[in-house]
Amino acid sequence: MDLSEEDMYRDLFVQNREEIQIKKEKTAIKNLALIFDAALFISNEKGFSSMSLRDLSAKTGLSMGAMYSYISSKDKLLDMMHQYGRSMVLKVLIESLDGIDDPKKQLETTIQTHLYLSEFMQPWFYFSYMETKNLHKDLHKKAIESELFTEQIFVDIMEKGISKQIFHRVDARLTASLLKAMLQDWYLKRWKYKDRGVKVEEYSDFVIDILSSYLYF
Amino acid sequence: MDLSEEDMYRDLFVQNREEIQIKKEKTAIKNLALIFDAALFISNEKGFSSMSLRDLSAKTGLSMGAMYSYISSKDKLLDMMHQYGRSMVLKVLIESLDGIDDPKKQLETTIQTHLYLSEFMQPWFYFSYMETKNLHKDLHKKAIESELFTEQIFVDIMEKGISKQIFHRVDARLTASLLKAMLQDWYLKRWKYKDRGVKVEEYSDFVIDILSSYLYF
DNA sequence: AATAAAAACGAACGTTCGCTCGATTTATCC
DNA sequence: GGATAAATCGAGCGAACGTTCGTTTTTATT
Repeated sequence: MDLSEEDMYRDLFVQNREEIQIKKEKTAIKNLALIFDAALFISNEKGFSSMSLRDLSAKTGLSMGAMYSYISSKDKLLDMMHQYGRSMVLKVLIESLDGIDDPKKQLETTIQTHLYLSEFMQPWFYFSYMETKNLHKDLHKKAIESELFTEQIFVDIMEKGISKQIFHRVDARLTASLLKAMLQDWYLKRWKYKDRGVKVEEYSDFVIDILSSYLYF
Repeated sequence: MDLSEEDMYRDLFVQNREEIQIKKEKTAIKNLALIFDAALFISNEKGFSSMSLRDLSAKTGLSMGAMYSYISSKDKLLDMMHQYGRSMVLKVLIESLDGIDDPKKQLETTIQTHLYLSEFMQPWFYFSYMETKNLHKDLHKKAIESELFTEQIFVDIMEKGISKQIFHRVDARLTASLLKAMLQDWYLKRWKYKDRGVKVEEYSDFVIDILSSYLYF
């Protein structure tokens, strides 16, 4: 998986060039990363709306004015932060299925990919879950579509498995919903699993265990 | 189940009498309910910290000054809102187990109770989940303890079932964690299930189905 | 070393925030 | 129905907010 952070911030920079007043790519990428990491950290501690731009300025070491060369407003920063992770998540999830035909294998791979991805990008996943309701109409809709799309990937896999008589005849949509809830718990309650020393591999196996006992013949 | 809202607000009033400047119980209960309902509604739309007391004043129809006769500060309101639901949830969950001995029956009853409770008090459950991190140290700790206590109820039931050789030898703690994640999805993604016309009974049966296929012999 | 471009700076602006308090209205009691 | 208590009111306070902009510092080019 190509999860280079630098590539992600380069995309972000190119995509929002009009609103970013910084000219040099190298400078932009360095400080966008600085700002986004700090914003994710503070947002996950006290919520995005409680984070003041002075908090952010202190955490990044940039002045207020400097920050405003990278973001055009606090609202727009929220948008960009959401946008930043979403496209990558979908890309990676779909790519992970490439070349796999067996529904069992597909299901297990997607579960693993989702968990590893949310491990790698945990601050973003947590942020995305908690702050979606604060987005404006269009982006709020996009975020929900994205959530449903992930669910749909699971639905498709399950329905294929059912029609191939590899899985029991279950309600694929409800099953996918609950599966998604289990995957979400991994990044929403990360502190709990960390405290208990549960590793992502163990969690992944466990989710697959529960699901397969319900789904497989 | 005795879920009288009036009783709950009466308890709240008595418990916080020192900080509430209102003398007459009847008046206090009426307006506490008004304030809390409005605060839950606005908080669930835009987050507690984005809710201004002028928003709250507009929604309740009370003036700023009047509101401050019922709450001593915005922070304290947050505390009270959390406190308000927590004790009831624990009480109801424990009471629901009274007189039941069979682990299967206990498990299914607790699942159902939890789901019906989160149906009845959905705004509070959603609020509680989303705003816990904004609590101050002591109450944040209390909230987490409360969350773990609910999980522990499930762990206890499962371990009893395992030792009685009614359930498979599973990791009770992890299983309880995932079960909790499934129960939480019901109130966190309420819009999704509403859109799809999924009723609480159906959801409850489904969760029990999945769990029993994993747990029962 | 001089010049121009780019980036960073931070005080200041208007607005909104949580909160207070003296004035006013409503309810209660003899 | 007059007096006392209880509840409500809303303008006003200082602090903090997001945002701007004239200035200074750093970097790149000649």
